[in-house]
Amino acid sequence: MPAFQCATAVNRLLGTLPENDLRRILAGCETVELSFSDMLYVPMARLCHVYFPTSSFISLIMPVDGKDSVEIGLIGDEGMFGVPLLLGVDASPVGAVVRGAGRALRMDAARFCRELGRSEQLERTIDRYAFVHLSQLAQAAACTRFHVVEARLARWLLMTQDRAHAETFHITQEFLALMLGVRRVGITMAAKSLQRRGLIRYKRGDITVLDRRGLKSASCGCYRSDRACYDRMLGASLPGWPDCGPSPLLPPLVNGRDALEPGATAR
Amino acid sequence: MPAFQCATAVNRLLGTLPENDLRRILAGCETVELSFSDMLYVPMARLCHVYFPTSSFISLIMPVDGKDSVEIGLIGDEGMFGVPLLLGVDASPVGAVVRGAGRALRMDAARFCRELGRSEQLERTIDRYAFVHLSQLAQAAACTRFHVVEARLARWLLMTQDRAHAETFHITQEFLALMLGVRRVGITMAAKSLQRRGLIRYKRGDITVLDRRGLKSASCGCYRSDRACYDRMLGASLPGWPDCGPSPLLPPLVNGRDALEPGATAR
DNA sequence: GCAGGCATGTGCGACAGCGTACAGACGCGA
DNA sequence: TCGCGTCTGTACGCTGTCGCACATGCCTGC
Repeated sequence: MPAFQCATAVNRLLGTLPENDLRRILAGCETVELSFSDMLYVPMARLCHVYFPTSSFISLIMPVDGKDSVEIGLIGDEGMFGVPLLLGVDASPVGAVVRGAGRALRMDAARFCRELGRSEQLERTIDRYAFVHLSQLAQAAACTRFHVVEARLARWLLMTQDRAHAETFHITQEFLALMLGVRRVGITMAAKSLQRRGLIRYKRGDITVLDRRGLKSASCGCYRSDRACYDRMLGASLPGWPDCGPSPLLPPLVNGRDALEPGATAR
Repeated sequence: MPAFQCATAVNRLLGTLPENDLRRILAGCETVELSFSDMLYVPMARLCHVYFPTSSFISLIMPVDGKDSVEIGLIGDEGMFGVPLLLGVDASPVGAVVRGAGRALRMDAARFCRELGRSEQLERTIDRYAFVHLSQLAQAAACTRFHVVEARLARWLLMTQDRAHAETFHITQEFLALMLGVRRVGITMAAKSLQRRGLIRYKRGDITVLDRRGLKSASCGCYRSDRACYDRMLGASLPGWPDCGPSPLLPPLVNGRDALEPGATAR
């Protein structure tokens, strides 16, 4: 099988590209092996590379006051790290940490910017992904404000499972606490509750999702919102994306109703 | 004074444009009068217009679970509403509400997209603004998670003052509660505390900032972070932007250090 | 000048999450 | 097999916020 076909199967953002573009872009990438908890990017450092995870996945971490932190995004083979480059900025306020060991395609930032100019389809795809990213940030802001730990944990497990492509993955409660920005003990409680309800099983960091459907109803609506947004922007029927089940999908964008603009009078 | 000079003075994003571009863009805008609490945009509706506030300012509201909501952005004459159009998407997950009555320049969405293609400087400016917007979303996610109401209120007052260009503005506690996503009583307490400390004075919705410096130290670091980000991306020395005082400014982007990439081995 | 509405203030019980400390449980290597 | 480090579970008092109910204060229009 030629190289580009492999890659198509493993990063779905690149999988949307026409063969010509894809071949050229893959030629500009190198495959890197990412290990668990590698720090790929330190906030406000220079953004030298973009990453297209294939079997790995990456967590976006927003630091607060130099002590706390929250995860505000998760990037697997459905996405990429390096969105700010699309806006001509080679930095980001959020850090990137490897949360699932595996491979990723890596491209030099400068080259990525050039490729954006050369492939209209690439730019279009990354534009849409950037929009999804934006929406997820807004969702995260609301979610961390209003939802209790247990629901956020359930959401987090679902998001992770989507990107790990397996029912079982490894993550300690300590690490989870860092992600959700809560105490470790808070995770212990929430996880115990989910386990008692038969939704997950875990043992010293090995978490198994037993009941995906149940986990979905235990999670806050943010999981579905995020998924719905992604699917609307980048196609729901991509292979390997676990079903999200029937969700209160909004109508497609083209049918959106007009904004009300009372009192806005032209002059 | 010709029209374009007026506008330059009143929306600073447009003020960065060369005269040619500016003149053409202003020709495509109409001035609209916005009234307090006008709903400019309903989440996920069709995005028909972009707004460049001049004397008005606009709040971005993220709804949650159909009952709660949080403000995740504030747009005055330093910004614009309609960032997603830059990404080719004519919708947004966040709503827009007028929070300060006044004028704004409004442009048809389709025309705005065309103008983006015609003026490199416009695209560059909006790109940078989009990055600021992105950063503010990330900041908001962290802020709503970790900071107490009083500090968030202080931040909010500073942000509002920056955009109202006055020490006094009108806002009820009820409305404030909606913005911060807390109980009205929570605002009562926080506001009382700020007043007792001599930082503000308020009376039935009329809030006066008495001690800007004190308010800054009462607020969470998010205010300074936001300001620093904006200033770095779009120039600190714009006229009419109240001083933010000495802040722990990060080095300019070009001097950012490289990301650490341990364990990332090419193969 | 009085009624009614709106804005603000107070009180109270409940609860999620915090910080901290410590005790088991498990697994791996000496 | 033992020891040690890591991961998980339990406990306790405390704080910030919630939800609700109700009291007060102020402004406006009749």
